This record gives sequence, C-alpha cells and structure tokens, in this order.
Amino acid sequence: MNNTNAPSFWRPGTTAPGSTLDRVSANEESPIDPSIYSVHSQTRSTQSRDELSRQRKQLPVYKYRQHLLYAMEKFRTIIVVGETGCGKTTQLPQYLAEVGWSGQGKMIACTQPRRVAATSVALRVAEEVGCRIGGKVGYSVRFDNAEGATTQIKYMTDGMLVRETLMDPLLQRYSTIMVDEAHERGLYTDVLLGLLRKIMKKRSDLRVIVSSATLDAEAFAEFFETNDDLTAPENNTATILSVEGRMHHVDIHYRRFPVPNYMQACADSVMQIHSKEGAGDVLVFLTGQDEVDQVVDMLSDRASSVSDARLRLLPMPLYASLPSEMQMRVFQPVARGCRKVVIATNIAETSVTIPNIVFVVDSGFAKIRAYNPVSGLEALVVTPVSKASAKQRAGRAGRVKPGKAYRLYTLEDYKSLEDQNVPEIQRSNLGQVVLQLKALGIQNIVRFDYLSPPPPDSLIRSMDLLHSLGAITDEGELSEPLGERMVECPLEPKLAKILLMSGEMGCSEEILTIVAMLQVQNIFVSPTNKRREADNHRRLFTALEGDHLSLLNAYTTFHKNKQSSGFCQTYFLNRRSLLRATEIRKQLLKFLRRFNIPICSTSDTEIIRRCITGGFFANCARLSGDGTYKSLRNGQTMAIHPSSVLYDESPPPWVVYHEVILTKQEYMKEVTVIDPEWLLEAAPHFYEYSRLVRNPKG
DNA sequence: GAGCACTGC
Repeated sequence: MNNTNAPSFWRPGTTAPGSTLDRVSANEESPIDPSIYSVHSQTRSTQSRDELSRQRKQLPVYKYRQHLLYAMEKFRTIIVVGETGCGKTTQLPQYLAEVGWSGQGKMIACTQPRRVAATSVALRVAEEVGCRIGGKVGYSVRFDNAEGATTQIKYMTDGMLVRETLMDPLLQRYSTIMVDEAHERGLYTDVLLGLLRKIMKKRSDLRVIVSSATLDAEAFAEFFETNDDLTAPENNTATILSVEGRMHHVDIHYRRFPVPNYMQACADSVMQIHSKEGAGDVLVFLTGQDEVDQVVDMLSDRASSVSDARLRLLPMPLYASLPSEMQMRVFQPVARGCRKVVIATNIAETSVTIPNIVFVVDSGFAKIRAYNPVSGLEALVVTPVSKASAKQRAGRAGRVKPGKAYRLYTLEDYKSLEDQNVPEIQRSNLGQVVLQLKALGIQNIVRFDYLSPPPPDSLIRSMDLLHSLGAITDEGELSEPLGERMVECPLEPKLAKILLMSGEMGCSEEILTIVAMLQVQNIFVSPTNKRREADNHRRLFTALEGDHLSLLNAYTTFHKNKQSSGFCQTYFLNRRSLLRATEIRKQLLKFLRRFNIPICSTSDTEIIRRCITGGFFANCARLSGDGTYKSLRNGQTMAIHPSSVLYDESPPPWVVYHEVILTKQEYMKEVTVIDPEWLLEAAPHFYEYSRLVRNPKG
C-alpha cells in the first residue's frame, strides 16, 4: 500500500508529538503528584482582554451593552470575542432588537453551526422575551422552522442562511447578521463569511457580528475591514469587542514526562482522580469507539476490584453511533455515593454538554477527516489536537465549579501543537459548495474571498466533477435545467444527479429511498456482545446486487412493518436513522414534484443500478487478478469495506462505490455490482478513450 | 473476517 499521500499521524499506544520514550517514568503515581504533573491555570483572562483593547485602541470592555450600541453605529463589522459557552454572546441579538436594530421591517439573524443550538437558543430567548416561539423570536433549521410575519430575531443554522442566499442574494430580509461560534470554522460558516464580505460591498446598511474565540479575532477583523487605508485607522470599519465570560477557573495539569500509552494512562488517571479527589464527575477524551470501549472495560475491571473507595465508579461510553438510550445515560445524574466517568470521543467537545463535569482527562488526540484533493481520497486519521481544542476540552471542567484538567502530554508538547484546527473548507470535498457558488453567479471560484482559501486543486477537482456530471457548461456556467436543479437539492452533486435522472429512467421511487438512506449513518446496529446475531439478521436485507439495493430493502421492510420499534429491535436496525431517512426522502420528493419529474417505480434492479452508474461512473473499480480492486480512474488499489454486504460474497468483476475512505487500507463503502457497458452509456465523454472498458476481459 | 471523529442543507 502506498501511503505517501496520507498525512503522517500517531497511532494509539504511541507517545504524544515530540516526545521521547526513554524519558518515561516507570511508575505512574498520583495525578496530583508534582513529580508527574506541572500545574497551570486556565481562567477568564483579563490580560488578553486588555491586550486586545490596547491593540485596537478602543472600547474598554465593561458596560459592554452600551459599547455594543456605540460600535453598531460606528462600525460595519463587530468581532465579539469571549469564552465560548458563557452564554453572553447569544443574548446579543436580543439587546439589539430591544433598541430597534431589527426595525425597518428587517430581521436580525443569528447563525449556529448545529441544529440543536439554533433551536434551543431560540426557545430560551423566546422565553426570556416572553413571546411564543415563531413570534418575535423564531428559528429555521432543516425540516423544522418557526418564524412568522412578526419575527424580529431568527436563530438558524449557517447552512440554512447560505441556502437562503440562493433566493435572496443580498440577504435583504436582514439588517444584522450574527455568525456565532465562528472559531469552529465549519464548512458553511466559512462559506457564509465569504458571502457576507461580498454582500457588504453592495449593502452599506448591513451589520455583521462575528463571535469567535480570542485567538482568531484579529484575522476576522482584518478580513472584514473595508478601509484599505491602514494608515488611517480612525476610518476602520471593523472592530473587536470583548465580552466577560463567567466560566470557572480550571487548573491544567501537564505530564512532566510523555506517556507510553494514552489509553492506559487515561485509565490510570481516572483511578487516581477517583481515589484522591473530592466529588465531581470525570470526562475523558479519546479518539474513537474502539478506544472508548477498551477504556470503559479497563475501568469496569478496576472499579470492581477497588473495595475501600468512598465513591462507586460508574464508567460509561459516549460516541455518536451509540444507541440513544445509552447516550441518555450520561445526562442523568448518578446516585449519591457514585462518581460518573464519561469516556467520550470528540462528540463531547462541542456537540454535547454533559452536566456536572469537574475533572477532564485529555488524551491529546482526535480522529479527524482529511481530504486529499489530488486523489480525491478521504481518510480518517488520528492526529494531535490543536491548542484551541485542548482549551475547549479543558473548559468542560469549569462549567459548574472550579475544575481540573489532566493533559496526558507535556507542556512542551502542548506548545508544539497547532493553534487552531484546520478549517473544514481546507479539508473537505467541495463539490456542493462550488455548485452553490456557481449558482450565485461567482465566475472565478478560485478568487472568491475566502477567509482561508481551500487548496486550488480541491476547487479544480470539484469543477471537473461538476462538468463531467453536466452541471456546469464548457464555459463554466451553471447548466440549465440540470445544474440549476442540482443546486436546489440538498445533496452532494453525484447523488443530486442520479435523483434528477431517476424519473426518465423509471425508478425515482427507488432512487429517492436509496439517496435518503445514504444520507444517514449507522442504519445497522451491531452491539459488541451480539455481533453475530446482528450480522445474521442483517443478511435478511442483503441484495446480491450490492449495498444500495440492500439499503432499499431495509427501508421498505421497515415501512412494511409500520416503522415499529419492536421490528427495529429484533432486526438490529437503528430506528432513529430510519426515521431521519424517511424525513429526508419526503423533502427530496417535494423537489422532484416541483421539477415535474415523474414519480415512478420499478422492480427491475438493473434499471436502478444503471441509474446509479449515471452519477457514479467515476467511482468505478475492477477486480484484478490478485483479488484486489483497482480504481478505473487511477489504478488505486482498493478493497470492499467489511461493512458491505458484498464483503462475504464472491467478488464481482465490476463495481461502483459511493465513497472510498482510508483507514487501515483504502476501503470502498456502499458498493454495487455493475456491467461495464453501462459506464460507456452513462458517460461516453468520460470513458471514450478508456481501453479498460472497451476491453473488459483484459 | 474487519471497523466508522463530527456537523449541515
């Protein structure tokens, strides 16, 4: 396997970055033992606040409400910095509405990177304001919105606002747009910031507020500064305003020496906290499900062997694919005399807040998705976290009272970490984003105002893909009607293409289902202790034609059984995911109706597979003599992922796949058997000169 | 016979 393109990374069990094994101390002792840990503190930082005020030569930070209004009058963009999760920034739209900034019939928008945040903040603010939701305060997220003619403050996901620009390119409905949690640098946050910068050139009345962590503030302010004359700062159009946080003090404990195995060290640290520290629950950060399960096992073993402890130790796992009943356990308070230890993946860093955490143990690693824009290969790699992530993790200990964070790496290693996470826009497949920018009439997507430009290869690759699908013309414009319709569908381009083709192919009912099912994860659950049973039940849905048709089987069987939870339990299906797929399917059906695409059904699986090939012709692989698959595009060696129904079967000579991901090797996921003749039919322009296809017997 | 961090429209 040639891994030269993959980023270098550390594997579980190895040491933290920059560390040397020979310095490891032989005996682990108490975490509070100063020979093992050095202690620092993380608390609200008056120093950095003063520094900021000095740098920008304005606004002291107290009386921030008055200053906010002053800044709204004088500046066009305000960067609000403050500790995340302190709740102050989300109240800001409310202040503005009170003094009439939502006047002239225009709304104040406040974007969030996640659905739950948008809806829950909206509900809280509506309660504070004393209105019903959908009145003065509303929200808008996919599948759910509550807004009306009187709505003045609208909480929404950033993706939703990007989508609104397709209908209303200058966002004329809004007087002020606040982008919350911008430091997370999500894909749609970055796209939105770029669009807002463009819109501000045409709308001098628009105010933009960006809420971020302290470290990024200058970069955001510079990005939004429209005064080119930097020698005349009195004409600045962007400013920074700092908000006092209300987080508790967190002591940070660094290891004096690197740890040889961080899973073992996590378990050791938890046991030491348990025996030496006072009351308070513990949160441990690891990289993946396997590691979480292993550490939970280690702790369960050890907890049962400790007899003299004052508190009982209750380890519990937390990761996204955990069944929801199990997830709920971590939010419930434990009985007196018990200490909860939540062993979690990155899900607990931002997405989910667990109450009562006083101690945090941070492995220093996370699993992140990387994208190689040249090969198009995605990879899941374990990498050291950034300083920003480490701070965020530590901060989880300071929400209820002063807490402690144990970092399983040295202070030197901490200093060597990157400041920030790599923005998602620089490590993602940009097919959908490029399509949307094209729809907004942006001719040169390479020169678009990005806060952090994506790799040019990534943009070029996306353009190539869109061109090969027929979504953009030879001149680089959105095609009509295909491209215009594709951008409407909330789907990646390949899936949008097959959905839009499915009507004329005679299989839109089936493609609707398949596309919806591909949008959700973990349809099939396999609990560690009942794996074989789960596998056997799963076979009932297996179609020999491959995973796409097996997904179709699972969905239709679920609905034949009236979406019953008993059925799901018996057959190890994830009901939550299936219901979400049902909702997505319903939404996609509306688009087909709007475009007058025939809604039709077939029982001929060949028609369905031909249709899939019509969008996934570039994702084709051929079985080679040694039993591996070779990608048709570049000869890359790949294997069928063990989660595929085709994994156990005799390998078919030709397949198309939904995606390929590098973990231990390059794996194709969601694989369907095809006839190579269909490739020529689907994309003659793509395969015209391919000898491989013209000579399939090789 | 092997595995999958997390969002969003």
